[in-house]
Amino acid sequence: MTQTKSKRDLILDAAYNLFINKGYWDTKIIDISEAAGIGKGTVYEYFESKDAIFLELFRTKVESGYDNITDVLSKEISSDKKLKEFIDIELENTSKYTFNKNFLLDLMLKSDAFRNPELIASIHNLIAKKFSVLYQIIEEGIRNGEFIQMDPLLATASITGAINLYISFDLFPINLADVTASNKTKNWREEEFLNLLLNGLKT
Amino acid sequence: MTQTKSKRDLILDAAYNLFINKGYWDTKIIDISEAAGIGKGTVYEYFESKDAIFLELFRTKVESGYDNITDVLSKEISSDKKLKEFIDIELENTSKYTFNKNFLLDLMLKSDAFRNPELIASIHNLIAKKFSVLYQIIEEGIRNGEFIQMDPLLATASITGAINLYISFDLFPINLADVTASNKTKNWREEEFLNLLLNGLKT
Amino acid sequence: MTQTKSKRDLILDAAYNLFINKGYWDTKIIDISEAAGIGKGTVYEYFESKDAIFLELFRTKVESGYDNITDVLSKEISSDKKLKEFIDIELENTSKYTFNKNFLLDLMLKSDAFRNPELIASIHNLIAKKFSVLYQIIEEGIRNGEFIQMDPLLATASITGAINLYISFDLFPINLADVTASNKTKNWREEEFLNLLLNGLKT
Amino acid sequence: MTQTKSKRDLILDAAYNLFINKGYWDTKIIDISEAAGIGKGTVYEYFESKDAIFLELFRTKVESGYDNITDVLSKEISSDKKLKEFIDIELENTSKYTFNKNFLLDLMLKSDAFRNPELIASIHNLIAKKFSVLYQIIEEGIRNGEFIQMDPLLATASITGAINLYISFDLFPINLADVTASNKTKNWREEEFLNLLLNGLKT
DNA sequence: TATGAATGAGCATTCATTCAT
DNA sequence: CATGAATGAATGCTCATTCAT
Repeated sequence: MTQTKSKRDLILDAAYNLFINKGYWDTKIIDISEAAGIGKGTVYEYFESKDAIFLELFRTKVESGYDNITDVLSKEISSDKKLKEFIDIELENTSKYTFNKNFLLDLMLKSDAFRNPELIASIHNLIAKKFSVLYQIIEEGIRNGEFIQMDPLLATASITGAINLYISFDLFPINLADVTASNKTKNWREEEFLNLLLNGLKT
Repeated sequence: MTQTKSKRDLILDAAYNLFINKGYWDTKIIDISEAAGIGKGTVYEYFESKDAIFLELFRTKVESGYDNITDVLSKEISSDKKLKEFIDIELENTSKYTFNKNFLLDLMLKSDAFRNPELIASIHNLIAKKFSVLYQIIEEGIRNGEFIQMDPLLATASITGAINLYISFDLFPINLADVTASNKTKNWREEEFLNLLLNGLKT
Repeated sequence: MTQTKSKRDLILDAAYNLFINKGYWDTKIIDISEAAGIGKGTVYEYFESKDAIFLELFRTKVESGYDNITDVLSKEISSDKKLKEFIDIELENTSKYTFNKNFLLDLMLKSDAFRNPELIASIHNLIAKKFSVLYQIIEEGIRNGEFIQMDPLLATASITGAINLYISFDLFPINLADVTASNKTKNWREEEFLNLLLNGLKT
Repeated sequence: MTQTKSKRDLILDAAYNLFINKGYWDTKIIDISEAAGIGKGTVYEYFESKDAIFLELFRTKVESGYDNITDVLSKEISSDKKLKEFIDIELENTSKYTFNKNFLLDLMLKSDAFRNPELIASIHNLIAKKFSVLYQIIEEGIRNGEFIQMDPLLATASITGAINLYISFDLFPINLADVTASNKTKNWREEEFLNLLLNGLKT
């Protein structure tokens, strides 16, 4: 019994790949419809606009992964465990994307490029949500003496950045060859990263 | 003695401000020419295309700031000092931009949006150059026992991310209010950040 | 015994109301099918095209009302009685429409907007038919000395215009308030109108 | 010395003819640009939109002709002279149009077809202005005993209609042959029309 | 019959770039 | 050198109509 993908899913899949590989603005409706193997008009049977397709992708592929991220805060575990769980969720979410471009980070940083207020709000909200959770984890860690005394905002920003690039290392696929003699790829372990955050570079 | 700015510089200055404030795609050639106080056609007397203007700005305003960054590597100082110098250069460069948007990071992440291969190459090259220097600093630090044993690629990516966000914290101006009770603004010191990188979060 | 309306009639009724309330161009096939409570495709089982629906409505709702208008001409009554009967028929026909827009006049004047040659011909034919009857009434009145000596074409055109606007005064509902102090509405009598046509403005 | 028409005028002339002959909706921007002998994009150098072209035509070709129509009201002449002057202005204005379609009446009645609020307002205002002036003329005539006692609104509507069709008799060029034996064309005199309005049909 | 999913021709508008003056 | 008028390729979206089921 062959499961036929719904047209809606065909469109989403096609759009997803195109947005990732060519970017939002370089992806034309006709591209999506051709990639989906359907007519141009059919796209509009399932989505109101190009923005709407993007918004749907954002919600289902990205936002939904963070629905329960605030749960971390109320758990009865140490702050470093919370930090680990936070990173775990990030990893789990982003590992779903098989992009060779950084979809998530890209999305967030490019959010100004969109005009759709609903979409912009969604993106901003997710950024704020994640930032807020991380901020609270760190603040709590500082308060309870687990973490060093420091500006929690600074720590949050820094660690957000570190996590982003840790996750999105694929951003630089072209240049990795230039950087390292061996054509290394990302194969480090999460613990190692967490250790870096918690204990720093110094021996 | 009044120094009259050359038309070329008028164009570059106008474009610079517009790119920063409205973004590349929202800045039209006519905007640039009007801001520069010259005719639309005149822009093309000095630059081949809109991309060419951007490329020139990238080279003079951004790339040039990193001309000597490799010098850090050959200095006879400890690895953590090298790391500090690297960050100093980053801070010095980016502090020149008075953007309320993160020009540099934005640039890097949005680089796919450009078609001009020369421009794309320039952007990628700068990213690679910086990444490479940081990578070598860290690798050396690990080799000489100053830094902990870890994947240098992981560390480089993480720290790159941390630096980026440390620098570009202004990216989230809207959301800061949501995140912190007090309407805090970025006022931390570089040492605090460096300490975080070197010693981590843990007490 | 419940009379179930045929699908064909459901379509016509739905289209009729929509055409009147939203106009021909603002009425979409999907609107008609939904208002009729049937599927979009079903519309095409009963009518070849949107134009065809309109044509049918024109014929049944409008044109048919003038089937016997030429009978007036052969009646053995005075010319002013004939004129009265002509106007009576007009009033009777148009009073069937409960539009707040002038369907008939609108139709005639907007006829260029249609492409269907058959429809255009039908509209033109009705206009010509009515015009012709009125022309003959007036010409006869002049010939038999009942009406003043004048160009019958001029009189026909003028009186056609007067009748049209007399009937379709509702066309200007918005502006009436600007025009008259009291927010008057049309409540005059036909005799008054007929008197104006026959005896003119002068005392 | 050849007077070269400005591009703006070329566009307006081309649009004018096309709007009249094919109607607003059937006239495409490409039609206008081709008729004007210029590129499609050039149209937008002179006008913001298709609507804007129409609005400009309406204002310059139609509305402007009625700028001083209210002056009639304050003149020290009899009511029937005022009526004559009103009609004179209508004739003068509309005689400028060499359409074989009724531009003005068409315009007013089709005004709903437009979405541009400014344009709709302009059309409605003109209708109201003319209607209001005529209404005041008639009301005054009734008050001072020059005209018969009757509903001034009824008279205004009727006479507006008569004037419209008197003026726009060209609306039925096709059908005239059907109506009259001789292929008559409009060649009546204004007095005859005025006489009809003032004294009616009856001898 | 009845359906509604699928279609694609058609169109207003934008804007980087050209080039005659 | 300087200009800005002129250009046209490019694109998201609409909706009457078709047709497989």
